[in-house]
Amino acid sequence: MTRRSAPPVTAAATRPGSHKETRPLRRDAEVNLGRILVAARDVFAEQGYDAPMEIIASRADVGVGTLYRRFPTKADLFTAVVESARQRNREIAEEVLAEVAPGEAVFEFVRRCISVPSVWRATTAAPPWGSKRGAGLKQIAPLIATIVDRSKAAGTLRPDVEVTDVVMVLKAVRSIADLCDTPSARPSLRFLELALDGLRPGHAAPTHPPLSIEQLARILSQG
Amino acid sequence: MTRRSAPPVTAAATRPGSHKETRPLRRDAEVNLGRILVAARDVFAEQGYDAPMEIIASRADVGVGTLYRRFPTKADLFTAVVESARQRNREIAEEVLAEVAPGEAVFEFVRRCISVPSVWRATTAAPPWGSKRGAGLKQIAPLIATIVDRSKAAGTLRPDVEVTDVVMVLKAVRSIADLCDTPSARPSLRFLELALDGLRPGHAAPTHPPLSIEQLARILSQG
DNA sequence: CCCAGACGGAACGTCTCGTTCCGGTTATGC
DNA sequence: GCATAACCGGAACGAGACGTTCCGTCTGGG
Repeated sequence: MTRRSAPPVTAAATRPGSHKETRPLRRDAEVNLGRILVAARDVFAEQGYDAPMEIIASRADVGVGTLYRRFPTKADLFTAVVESARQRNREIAEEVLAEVAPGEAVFEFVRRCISVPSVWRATTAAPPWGSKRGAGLKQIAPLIATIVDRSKAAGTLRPDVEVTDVVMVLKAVRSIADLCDTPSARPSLRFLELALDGLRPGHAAPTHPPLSIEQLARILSQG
Repeated sequence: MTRRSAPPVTAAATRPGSHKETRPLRRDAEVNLGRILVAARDVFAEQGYDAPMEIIASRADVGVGTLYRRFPTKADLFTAVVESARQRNREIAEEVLAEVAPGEAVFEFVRRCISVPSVWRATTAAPPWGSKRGAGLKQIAPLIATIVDRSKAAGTLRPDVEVTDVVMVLKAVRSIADLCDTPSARPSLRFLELALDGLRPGHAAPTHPPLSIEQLARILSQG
């Protein structure tokens, strides 16, 4: 613990003139920043917060020194990655809402969340220093709720499943995918089908009550 | 790396006269051995092979020295724990076969595997030094296959699910349970119900092929 | 009462990892 | 072209985590 509280160097890579005339990055530096973000996203998704900085650096074809020039601390890098993943996740929900037929909405939402490993992983990811509890989930929950409602109305989703159930399915499929999938084969797709079938109508109501959003948020933000 | 290859001190705790007149343990020592095994089972189940020996020791109310007097190496302790968990798992399968109606067999098997956290976890556990590939799974697979066949015959299980699908469900539910459950509440039971519903008849056949036992064994024994 | 055998837990050596530092390199404005 | 501010890579440092060892003390059971 030496520095802390240094400017997070937020990914101002969103093109020039971001806020206060911070001289734009040199071109090569900007390219590297992009690579770092991608590498960090993937590595954190694969190994969690414990992933060594050196792995991220080498994956980005960069020295560790370069990482620390952009992000004063590992925590800062992690935060940046998580925030961008959450945003991407919200976009996915909105796209589904806009593009997909109500009856297929939940199912397609889950499929899309799973198709990019890093997104859903990072969205619910929690760093050791237990940031604000469940911020990630609470931001997306309303969107998922809308998707769920539509599919229920369309009669393709069991009326007795809740948003939190969908999130649990997401977590479960993600864990199977992490376990089995390789770049060349994705056995988890079969499990995904089975799990989604469990959400379809035609089964006795579950005997155990659903988790509330708050409960689930608390769980996700600590474990 | 200094010793290695020392006698594993197999849990000869199976009462006196186990093999070659190894003087029986002093009573207090035997009690401690029991506590060590239980603690190690739980701790390894919770944290994986990376769990510090000191945690196991303190959970067993014992000094680390005592651990090393019984098991020359962390690896030896782990091996002993895993082997006993596998055996318990086989017993569960046999009990289900003997006690449960065919129609409920798979479902009850999954429920029982999940009800004791350490068992299924350890059964598919893999130490870093990648022991014999998938030995654990291959031992139980035939038993699960019998259970699956019975339930299919009874018409309560989709004819298109395979043994490997059941194992994946087991893994998935386990991961959710690890995430959510506490001594006082088990939200994963609801997810378990949903997941099992996905295995019931009345759905279109999955479009992706099942994993073979060999493939799954390979996956489990490395990740 | 004695002591082989058991016990606890401090100490040791190793290894991992976050972070720092600095000599060399390169984009960019003049 | 040139000067130079920004960059870059990656060795090195220090802290901490862990497996394992060691040794002084305690105790079950003959």
